[in-house]
Amino acid sequence: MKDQFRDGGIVVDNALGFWVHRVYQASRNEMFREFKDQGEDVTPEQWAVLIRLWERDERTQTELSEATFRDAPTMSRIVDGMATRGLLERRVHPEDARARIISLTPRGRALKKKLVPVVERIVLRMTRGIDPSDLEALRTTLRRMFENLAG
Amino acid sequence: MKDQFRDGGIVVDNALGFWVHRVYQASRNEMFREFKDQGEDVTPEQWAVLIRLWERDERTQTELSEATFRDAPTMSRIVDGMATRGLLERRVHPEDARARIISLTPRGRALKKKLVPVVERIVLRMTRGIDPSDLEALRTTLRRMFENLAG
DNA sequence: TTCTATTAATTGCATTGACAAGTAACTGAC
DNA sequence: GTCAGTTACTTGTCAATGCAATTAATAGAA
Repeated sequence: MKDQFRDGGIVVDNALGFWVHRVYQASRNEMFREFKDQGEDVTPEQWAVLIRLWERDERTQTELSEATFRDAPTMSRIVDGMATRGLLERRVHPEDARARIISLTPRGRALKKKLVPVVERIVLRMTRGIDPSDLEALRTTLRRMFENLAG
Repeated sequence: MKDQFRDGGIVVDNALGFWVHRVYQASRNEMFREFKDQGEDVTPEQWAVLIRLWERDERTQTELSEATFRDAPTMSRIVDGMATRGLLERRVHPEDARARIISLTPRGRALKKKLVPVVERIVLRMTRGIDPSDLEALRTTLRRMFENLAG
């Protein structure tokens, strides 16, 4: 009951939101620090973009925005930072001068081999001792909560 | 499988992290917008501080940092914003001139009646149709993940 | 008592993120 | 073909956050 806050009988700050936030922050910080320990100044948000580009290169910023659930201005600035760090390149779309095609540089591609094991370790550590069925249930419940809000 | 990304057989970007992030973002945005609709420019982070002060007033910033899992600089600036908005006041601790005691203003206290029902509605909407035991399981699993990372 | 180490808070720098507004380019109706 | 409306991206503003560094004040050891 320590983490709850009641008012008139209804759980208000249902610890749920706090736990979601805490896990999000802790895992983000963990990723950031481990990347840095590897000598790579890659943020978790940039990692999310890298994943999409490793799956399929040559996507527009709009595609990346949608795939990573970020809005256009945020994606514009994340891509900016990644271009500055030499992870990707922007070029004008040949058939639509408004759009930019994002493509990985060799350096951006090479990060996959280096960073994937890092994240694997974090995931393993984070889920240690937790039953796989509980993880699946977690995913399912989170998705329902998301759909309840977004729908 | 759409949300997963495999490499050598291990789930790397286990959709887990993405769902946690999505729910966090969606619920945060929902809160922010609803507060704004109520004419109150209170951020979800400020709400987290308000909750602690409603529980017990007159706490130092360090106490608030620990209670809300934010670092000292972040708390300093959140408190700044809340002071500017007239939600709380800062005064020097009578027994430790380094510390500041934070106390709610009448306006900060009054927000409880107004904002608590707003958050109640969001929580109800977000958890609609989800079995209470699943919510409890969610909390438990999230806590374990957090402890795995923090411990 | 004095000097060192610790602690509370603040400020600086950089990134993410929401929202609003603006620019340039494309599309569709006429 | 022209013009209005839409779309892709960028820029500005403000807030949250992590880390490093700084300031002021307290605590502890010699």
